[in-house]
Amino acid sequence: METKIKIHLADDHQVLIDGLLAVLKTNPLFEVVGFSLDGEGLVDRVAENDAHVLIMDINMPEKDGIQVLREFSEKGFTCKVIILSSYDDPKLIKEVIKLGASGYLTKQSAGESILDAIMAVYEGKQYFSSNIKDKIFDIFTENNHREALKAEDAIANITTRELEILGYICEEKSGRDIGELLNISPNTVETHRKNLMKKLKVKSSVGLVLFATKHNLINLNQ
Amino acid sequence: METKIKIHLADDHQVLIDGLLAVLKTNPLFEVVGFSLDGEGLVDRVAENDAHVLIMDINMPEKDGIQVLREFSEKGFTCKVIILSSYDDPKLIKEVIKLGASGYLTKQSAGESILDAIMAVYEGKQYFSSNIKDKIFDIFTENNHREALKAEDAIANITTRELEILGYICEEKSGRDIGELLNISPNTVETHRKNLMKKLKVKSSVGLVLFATKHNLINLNQ
DNA sequence: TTTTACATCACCAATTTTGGTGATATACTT
DNA sequence: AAGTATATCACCAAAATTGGTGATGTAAAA
Repeated sequence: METKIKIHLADDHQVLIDGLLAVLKTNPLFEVVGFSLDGEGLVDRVAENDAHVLIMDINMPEKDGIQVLREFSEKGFTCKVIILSSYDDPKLIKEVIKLGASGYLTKQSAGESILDAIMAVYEGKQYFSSNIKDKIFDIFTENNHREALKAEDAIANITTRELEILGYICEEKSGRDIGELLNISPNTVETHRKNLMKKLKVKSSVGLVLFATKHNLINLNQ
Repeated sequence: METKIKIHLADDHQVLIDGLLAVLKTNPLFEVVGFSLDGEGLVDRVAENDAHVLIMDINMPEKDGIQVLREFSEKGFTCKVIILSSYDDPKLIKEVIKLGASGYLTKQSAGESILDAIMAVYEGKQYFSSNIKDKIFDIFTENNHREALKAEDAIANITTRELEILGYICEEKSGRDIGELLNISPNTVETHRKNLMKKLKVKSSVGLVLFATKHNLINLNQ
C-alpha cells in the first residue's frame, strides 16, 4: 500500500471544511490529517502533522492566508499550498503566486477539480482553475489593467509608517491627533501625509481615504 | 421505507455544493433532488423537483437569495428555506425571516448543524445557528442595532442637494470647485457641507467620505 | 395662515491642510 | 565609501476647512 497524500484544510467556513472532508474521504489516495478554522498557529499545526498539501482560504480570522504564506516561505516549509478563495482579483492571484502558492482555485470550481489540484501540486506541478488562468492571462496582456498596475506600484511604495498614518487619517484623526498618538511632531505627520498624496497621486485627504478604501488598505469597521 | 426529505441546494460556490452533496449522501434520510449555481429559474426548478427543503446562499449571480425568497412568497410555495450565508448582518437576518425563511445558518457552522436544520424545518420548526440566535437577540435588545438605526435616520434626513454635494466631495472636489460646477457660491457649498457633517455626526470631509462609502451613498468608480 | 424645510448667501475667527524647501540621523545596499 | 530609502523635524505662505451666527426667498405642510 502506497503512502497517502496528507492534507490539511483551512477555512473559516466549517460547512465547507465538513463538505471537503466528505469529498476527500471518497478517495483512498487522500488523507486529511487536520483542519483549521483560522490562521492562528496554522503553520505549526501543518508542520506537526507533516502535511503534504495545505488547502487554504485567504479570508480567515486572526491571520489571513497571505500572512500564512509569508510565514511558510520564511520558515522554508516544503508543504504545497493550494489557495481556495471566493475572489479572483488579479492582484491577489499575483500576490499569492509570488508568495509561493502552488495552486489557486475559486470556490466556484467543482469539487473534483480540487482532487486534480491536489494530485498536480503533490507531483510538484502547479494548478489553476480555468477562470484563474484567464485572469493570469489578463495580467500579462490587457492594457486595461494599466491603472490597477499603476496603483499596485504605488501601494508597493508605501512605507509601513506611511500606512500606519494613512490608517489614522482614515479614522478622521487630525495631524495633531496623530502626532500625539505616535509621539512624533505634527510636522512629521504632515510630511508623511504629503508623501502619501504624492505617491498615490491624490489631491487631498479625501483622496487618500478613497484610495485606501478602494484598495482595501484599511478596514472600514471601527 | 419512508419518504426521504427532498433537498435542493443553491450556492454559487460549487465546491460547497459538492461538499454538501457528499455530506448529505451519508444520511439515508436525505435526498438531494437538484442544485443551482445561481438564482435564475431557481424557483421553478425547486417546484419542478417538488423539493421539501431549499438550502440557499444569499449572494448568488443573476438573482440573489432575497429576490428568490420574495418570489417564493408571491407564488405561495410551501417549500421550506434555510439560508446558508457567510454574513450575519442583523438587518439581513431580519429581512430573510420577514420574507419567510425557516432557518438561517452561517457558513461558520458545522456541517452537522445543517442536518439538524433540515430536520427541524421539515417538521415545521425554525432553526437558527447559535451565533445567529445571538444576533437576533441583539435586534430585540437593540444594543448593537442602535448605531445602524441612527445612521439610517441620518441618511433619511439628507436632502437631495446635500447628497449631490456629498457626491462631489467624494470626488475630491474643493468647495470652490463644487460652487463653480453648480453655479452657486462656495459659501453655500460650505453650508451644505457643514449641515452634512452635523447630520451625519462626523468631524471632517474624511468622515463624510467614510460615511458615504460605508452606506453606499456613492459609487467608488470614476 | 403660520410654520417648517430647503437652498441660498455673507461674515468672521480659529484651525487645518496643502505645497514648498531643507535638514538630520539611521539603516540598508551596492 | 557612496548612494538610497526611511523617519524625523522645522519653517513658511497660501488655501481650505471648520464652526459659529444670521438673513432671505421659496415651496410645501400643518
